[in-house]
Amino acid sequence: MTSEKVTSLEVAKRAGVSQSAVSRVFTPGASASKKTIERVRKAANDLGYRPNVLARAMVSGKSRMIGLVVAYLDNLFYPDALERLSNQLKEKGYHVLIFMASQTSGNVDEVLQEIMDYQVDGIVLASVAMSSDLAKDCQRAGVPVVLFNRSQDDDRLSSVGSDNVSGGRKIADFLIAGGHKRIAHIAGWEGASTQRDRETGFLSGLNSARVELFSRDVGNFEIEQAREAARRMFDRNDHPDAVFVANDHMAIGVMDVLRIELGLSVPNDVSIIGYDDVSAASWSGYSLTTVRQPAKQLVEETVSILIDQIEHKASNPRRIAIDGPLIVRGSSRIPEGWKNERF
Amino acid sequence: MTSEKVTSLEVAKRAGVSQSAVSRVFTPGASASKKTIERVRKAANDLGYRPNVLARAMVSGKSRMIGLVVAYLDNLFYPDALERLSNQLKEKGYHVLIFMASQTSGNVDEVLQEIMDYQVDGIVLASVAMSSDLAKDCQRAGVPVVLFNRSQDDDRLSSVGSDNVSGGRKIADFLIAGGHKRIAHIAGWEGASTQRDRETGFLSGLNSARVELFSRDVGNFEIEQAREAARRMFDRNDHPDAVFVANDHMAIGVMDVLRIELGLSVPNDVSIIGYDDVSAASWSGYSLTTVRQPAKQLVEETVSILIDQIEHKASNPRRIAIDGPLIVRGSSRIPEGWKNERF
DNA sequence: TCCAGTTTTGCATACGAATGCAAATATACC
DNA sequence: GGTATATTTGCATTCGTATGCAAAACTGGA
Repeated sequence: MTSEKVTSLEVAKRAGVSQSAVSRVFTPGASASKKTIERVRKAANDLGYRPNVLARAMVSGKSRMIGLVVAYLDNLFYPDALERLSNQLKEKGYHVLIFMASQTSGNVDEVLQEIMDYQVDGIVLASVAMSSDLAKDCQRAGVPVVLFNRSQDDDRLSSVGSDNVSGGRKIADFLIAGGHKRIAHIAGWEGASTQRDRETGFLSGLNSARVELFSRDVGNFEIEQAREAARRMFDRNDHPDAVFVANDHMAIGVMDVLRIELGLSVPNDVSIIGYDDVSAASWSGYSLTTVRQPAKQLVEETVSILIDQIEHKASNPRRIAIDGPLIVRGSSRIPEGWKNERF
Repeated sequence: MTSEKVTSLEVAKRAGVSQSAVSRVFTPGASASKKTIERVRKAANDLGYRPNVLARAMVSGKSRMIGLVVAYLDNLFYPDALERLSNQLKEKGYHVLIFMASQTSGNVDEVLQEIMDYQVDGIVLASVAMSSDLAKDCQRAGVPVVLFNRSQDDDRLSSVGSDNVSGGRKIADFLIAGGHKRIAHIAGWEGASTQRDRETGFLSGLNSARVELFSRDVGNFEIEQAREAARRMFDRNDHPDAVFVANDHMAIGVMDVLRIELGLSVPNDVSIIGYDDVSAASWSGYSLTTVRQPAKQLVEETVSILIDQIEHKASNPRRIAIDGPLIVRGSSRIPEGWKNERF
C-alpha cells in the first residue's frame, strides 16, 4: 500500500544482472548485449520500472528541466508561447518548471534563486528582466538564460524577440499613409525594452514624415489601465483620429471603451492598431490591425539557443530579432491602393 | 568559469563544522546552537550557498514539485487558474512542473508517466482525465491526484470543480423566466464531465418547466468549432431566441458570429449565456451573462487537498463542487423584476 | 586451439544533502 | 561541585542512478 518505487536494483535482481547493466540499458549510447537488453527490458516492464530523473540528475548534473518565469499570463500571447515552448522542449526531452513574477515588481531575482535551487539546465525569462548580479551567478553556474520578448544590455544573456523598432515604424508609416492627422500612442510599461523599441520606431516613423505625436498616455500593459488611459485621452473635444496601442491586449480594452462607452466608430472616427497579433485580434468582434509577433519562430529560436548552450556548450549568447509583418484588418482606415501584406 | 556549485561540505569547511551541521541549519526543525547557526549562515552567505533541492529530494523522498497537466490554454480560464495555483503553491514551498495534453486525445497517460519520472509530490489534472490503471499507479506510488474542473468515477482521485448541474439549471431557469421560447444549446466536448453535468442541469431545468430543447450542436470547447456550430444553428428561418453555450470561450466566438456575420442583435434577437466568467466575459464588448466558476476558491481547495495528502497523509480523496453564482450582464434579456444576484 | 582485439560486465564510487545513533557538550538543580 | 537531564555535534549511512576501471566474455583469424 505504501509508496513503493521500483529501483534499478530490483530490476537488476529480477533480470539476474548488475545494477550497472540496468542503468546501461536505459542510458542511450551505453554498451549492452542484445541478451541483457532484452532481459532487463522484460524485468523492467514486469515491475513497471522507470528511471528516476532526479537521481539521474544528481550524478549527471543535468536535470532536464528548464525554468520559466512569466508575468502577464492574462495576455494570451504568453499562454500561447508557453504552450509552444513546453511542447517543443518536450520533444527534446526537457520539461518546464514554471514561476510567476508579479509584473513590474522587483521580485524576479528572488524567484530566480528558487529556480536555480532546482538545478534547472536553462532559464527563460518571458517579458521579465533580471539583475546584473544574478546574470553573473547564472553564468558562473553554467546555466544559460534566454530573455523572451524582452532584451537587456547584458552580454551574458541571449534574447529573442521581434524587431520592435521596425514594427513601430511600420505602424507609423501605415497610419500616415492612411491620412491620419492626429496620431496618438498608448504605451505599455515604460521599463520594458519592447515598449521603448516600439515607441522609438513609431516616433521615428512619424518624424520622417514630419508628423508630431498628437497625444500620449500609459497603460502599463494592463487592460484596465489602458482603458483608463483611453478615457483620459478622449475626454476632450479634439481627440486623436488614430491610436497605436503598445500591445493587442490593451488595444482590445481601448476599442471597447471607444466604441461602447464613447460611442465612437472604429475605424471611421478613429483607427486603432495593436501589437502581437494574439488570437483575439482576429476575432470578428475586434478585427484588429496589428504587427504580428511570430510566436512559433520566436519559440523555436528560444529552444534552439537553449539546447545549443546546454548540450553543445556553445557559450556565446545570441540576440535575435525577427521581423513581424503588419496585419491589416478592419480596425484601421486603409490607405488608397494599399496592398495587404497578408491577412 | 566552469560550473561551480557550492555544496554543503564547502560551507562546512569554511565554517569549521561538519556537513551535518550545515544541513541542520538549513533544515527547519533541526537542532543547532546559536553559535553554529550564525557561523554557518555567514559562511553560506560568503560562498553563495543554497541547498540543492534535488539532492534533498533524493533522501527525503519529497521533491516539492507538483505536476500539472493542462489542455485548453487558449481558454483564459486556465492561464488564470495556473497563475493562482502556482502562486499559492509557492507560498507553501512547492513549484509547478507543467505539461501540455493535446486536448481530447489519449496521450495523457504517457504524459503522466513522464511526470512521475520527476518524482512529483502531487499531480493536478486540469480539464483532463486519466486511465484507471494510471490512477492505480499513482496511488501505489503515494502520489495524490486532484482533478481540476473535471471529475471522474474513480474513488482514488480527488476532484475540485463547480457545481455544474446546479449552474446549468440556473441558466435554464433564468432563460425561461426571461420568456424565451426557442432555447438552444451549444455543447463542449461531450467526453467531459463538466459538459455532461452542465447539460444535465440545463435540461432538467427546461424539463421542470415543460420546455423542450429547441436545437443543439457541438463546439468541443474550441472557439472555431463553436463558431461553425453557431452558423449551422442559425442557418434557417426560425432560429433560437436563446443559446446556452457551454463555456465563455466558445460563447464569445458565437456572439461574434451572430452579431457580425449574421447581423443579429444580442440580446434583442437572441440571448447568449456562457459559463466560467472569464475576464473577457466582463469586457464591455461582450458583456456576457454567465455562471461564475470561483477560480480562487477552486484553486484554494485544490492546494489544500494536495497539501493535506502530501504532508498529513490524509489519504481519503475528497470531491468538491462549489456553487457558482449566475452573473447577469447585457448578453441576455433580463426577466421582469429579476434581482441581480451580483454584478 | 590459441591469441589478439573488441565488446560486455560487475565492482566500487560519486553526486549533495538528510538523519539515526552515540558521543560530547551545555544546562539545571540541589 | 556533582549529578541528572537536555541540547548539540559528528560519524556513517542512505537515497537511485551513472560511470571509470579492470576483469570477463566474446569475436574472428590463422
